[in-house]
Amino acid sequence: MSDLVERLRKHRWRMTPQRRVIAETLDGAHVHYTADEILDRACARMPEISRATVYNTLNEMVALGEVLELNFDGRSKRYDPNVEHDHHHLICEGCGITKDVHTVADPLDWLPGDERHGFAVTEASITFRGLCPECRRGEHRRS
Amino acid sequence: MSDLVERLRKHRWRMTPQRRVIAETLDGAHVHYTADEILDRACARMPEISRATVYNTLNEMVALGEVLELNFDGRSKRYDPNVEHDHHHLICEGCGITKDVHTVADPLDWLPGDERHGFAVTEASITFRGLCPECRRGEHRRS
DNA sequence: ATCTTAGCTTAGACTCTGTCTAAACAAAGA
DNA sequence: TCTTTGTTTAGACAGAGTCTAAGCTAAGAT
Ligand SMILES: [Mn+2]
Ligand SMILES: [Mn+2]
Ligand SMILES: [Zn+2]
Ligand SMILES: [Zn+2]
Repeated sequence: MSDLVERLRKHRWRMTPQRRVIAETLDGAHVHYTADEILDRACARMPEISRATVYNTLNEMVALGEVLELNFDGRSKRYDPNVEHDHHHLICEGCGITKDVHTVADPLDWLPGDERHGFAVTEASITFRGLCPECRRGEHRRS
Repeated sequence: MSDLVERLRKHRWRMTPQRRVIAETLDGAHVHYTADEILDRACARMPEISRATVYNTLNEMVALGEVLELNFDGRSKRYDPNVEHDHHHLICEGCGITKDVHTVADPLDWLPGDERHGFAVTEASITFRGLCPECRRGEHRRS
């Protein structure tokens, strides 16, 4: 059962069949789907669901603070149900798979006062990049 | 005189008037323009320059490794001539102004082995967010 | 149970950013 | 000069996302 569905219940928000299917798609660890991938998965269970509803619903979940909207590549946004534990991301340059990761300390502490340009700095997010085990194996073969 | 123009000379790359205008636009510290902003600025000096040339030229500069392509918001990409000094970014949530910043140490060191999921991790970039001095003043008035 | 009304869903038009194509153009080298 | 290669251009196209207007549901009032 989706943790996100439970969290959404706590808001004054009508849980329609369409919204439930979308919320249930966004379940599990290391989940970072595009709107289009979510539409595909939702369609598998509810073929008549519309693209507009998927976009509307995702934007509402983001507005409620129950889903994160991520911009890694400048193409499509990705949606992440893991808002409970503050985390960063590790992306494979080969295949694009994206893992949730945690750093040893708060990155806000690594920005010294004289690098803050007078800003009130409230948030820091790190994007790590590299090659996943599968793609490393592929690279090795090629050489 | 643009530092980027000098760096581009070192590559086998024809420096046409159009390319020069674009390169000269990308000069200075904390510069992170969108393609459209670059087109506007280029048009001011060369009204007949085309959108396609701006996009072509920016992509070539990125391919040559002399300009960075950044994706902050999932809308338009931004172009950054500061490739010489490894740096991160601090963005104002109010007005969008984006500063180059430097951390006290390499963020790659903050990702422990048991958080690497078997990846060969090669890069880390941090996006800090907050409010710039101007926008802080505005927020204060509102309250 | 029926009515009313606010909210939800839908198809499709539209916008915005960026890429591609094909033709015209410019410049370097033979 | 001629040829060849690389560059610029307008406009068509594509992908991601938003908006609109109409129809549909469902919660609350009677
Ligand atoms: Mn995540
Ligand atoms: Mn920068
Ligand atoms: Zn991979
Ligand atoms: Zn600001």
